[in-house]
Amino acid sequence: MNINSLNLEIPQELASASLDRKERHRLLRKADIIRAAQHVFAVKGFHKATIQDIALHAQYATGTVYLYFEDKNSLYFSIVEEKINELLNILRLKIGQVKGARGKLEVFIYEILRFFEKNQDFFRIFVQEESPWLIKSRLAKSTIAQKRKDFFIELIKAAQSEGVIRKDAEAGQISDILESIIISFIFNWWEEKTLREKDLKEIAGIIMDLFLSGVKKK
Amino acid sequence: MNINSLNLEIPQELASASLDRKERHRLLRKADIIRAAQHVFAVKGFHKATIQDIALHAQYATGTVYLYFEDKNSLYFSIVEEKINELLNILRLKIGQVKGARGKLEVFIYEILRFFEKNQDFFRIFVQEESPWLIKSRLAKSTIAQKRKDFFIELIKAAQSEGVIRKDAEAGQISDILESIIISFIFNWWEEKTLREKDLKEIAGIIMDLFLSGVKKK
DNA sequence: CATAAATATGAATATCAATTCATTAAATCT
DNA sequence: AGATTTAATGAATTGATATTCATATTTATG
Repeated sequence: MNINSLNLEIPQELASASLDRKERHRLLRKADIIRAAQHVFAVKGFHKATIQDIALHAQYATGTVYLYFEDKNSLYFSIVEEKINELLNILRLKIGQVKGARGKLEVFIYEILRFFEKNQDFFRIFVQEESPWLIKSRLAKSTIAQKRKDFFIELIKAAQSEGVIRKDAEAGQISDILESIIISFIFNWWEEKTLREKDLKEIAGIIMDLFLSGVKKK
Repeated sequence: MNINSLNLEIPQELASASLDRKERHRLLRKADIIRAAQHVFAVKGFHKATIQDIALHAQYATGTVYLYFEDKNSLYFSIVEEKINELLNILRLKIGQVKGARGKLEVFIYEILRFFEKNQDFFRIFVQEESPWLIKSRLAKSTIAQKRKDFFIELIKAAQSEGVIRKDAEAGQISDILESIIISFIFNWWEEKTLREKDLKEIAGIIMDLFLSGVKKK
């Protein structure tokens, strides 16, 4: 081994310039692939999306994807992580500019709506992973899911026409809200001791109250 | 072929009795397999549950499952369909015994809680497929999901201590509720024209109002 | 009890798609 | 320009598991 092989005198600017060029190239490729993956995951869901699919959309060969991402999973996570961070940064910024909890809440809601309007592919990925309302889920396509929804909606509509529930929101949405409140309670009730000890009637009462009267302090 | 092979004179009762016996046997096996499948799907989720797993749990051989169910998918759907129908029947019955929308709503909530308390395996299957709060989802395990949740909870807690939001419910639950209201609105906003035309600020206002004041008619 | 019919078995097969890697092409350097 | 390094390709490999089916076992029948 001679002294040159230790590379003691590589000019700093050149080395970093070439590093930058390489890095820039990497980032461009990654961005291409992420863009394609976002679309394919949004349309097909994680399991039915194939790497070939994604590569084709990005106009690369299958193997190329693996030059930029560890595997399918980490590609998926890159998307989610990047997008959620983006959202959190926006929220932090905008909420920071407002005083008072009420105003912060307003901004919070508004900015989330804005974000998902601009990131519709990501919204689909997000709800596929995270939400009960997905149209394309295994279940949602089935008759039984529709039957359930119809039943719930009918109940809400009856309550609306009896004047118990406000009419300025869709019955379908209201039933989604009720369902999600119930599910969130069942979860907590299993996770935490405090709720596990209360009895069903009491929990049902709390849910009813939250649902009808909201979370505002009285 | 002789005339006997046409089976023209099989006594009716015997034939139907043997059919019944066979049918009873089928139903018992199906029930065994469904019970096992319910458990395995609940613990591992649809994709990671294998037929072998399920067969083993039911104490049958792999192939036996296919004598009673078309394939993995239809086994899965049998469970969901059976259980949702069971729930709907209970709800129909109980709601039918009560007059008035408010009372019906109370019964509705209570019976769903009761049902899921008795069917915890099914609850897991249901939320794996359908809900945002699943602990074991691909996403929930990740740091970014936790980061998001922490951020949301902090906001709610601040609002609670400022007296804007009631303190008698967990901040985590309240943030789940808010999130689900927002997502349900985005969904409808894409599905239907009516909402698509309204602007973001207006939708944000409706969400805020629903969230704070609930669905009760004023 | 012997024979036939119905059930169950689980190893072998089929399928599907993630991942690898030998080869080719492009970019960079001397 | 030729040599060398870096990047891209996509067919072949691997792995995982759903599904089948020839064989064995159990149950019913005469």
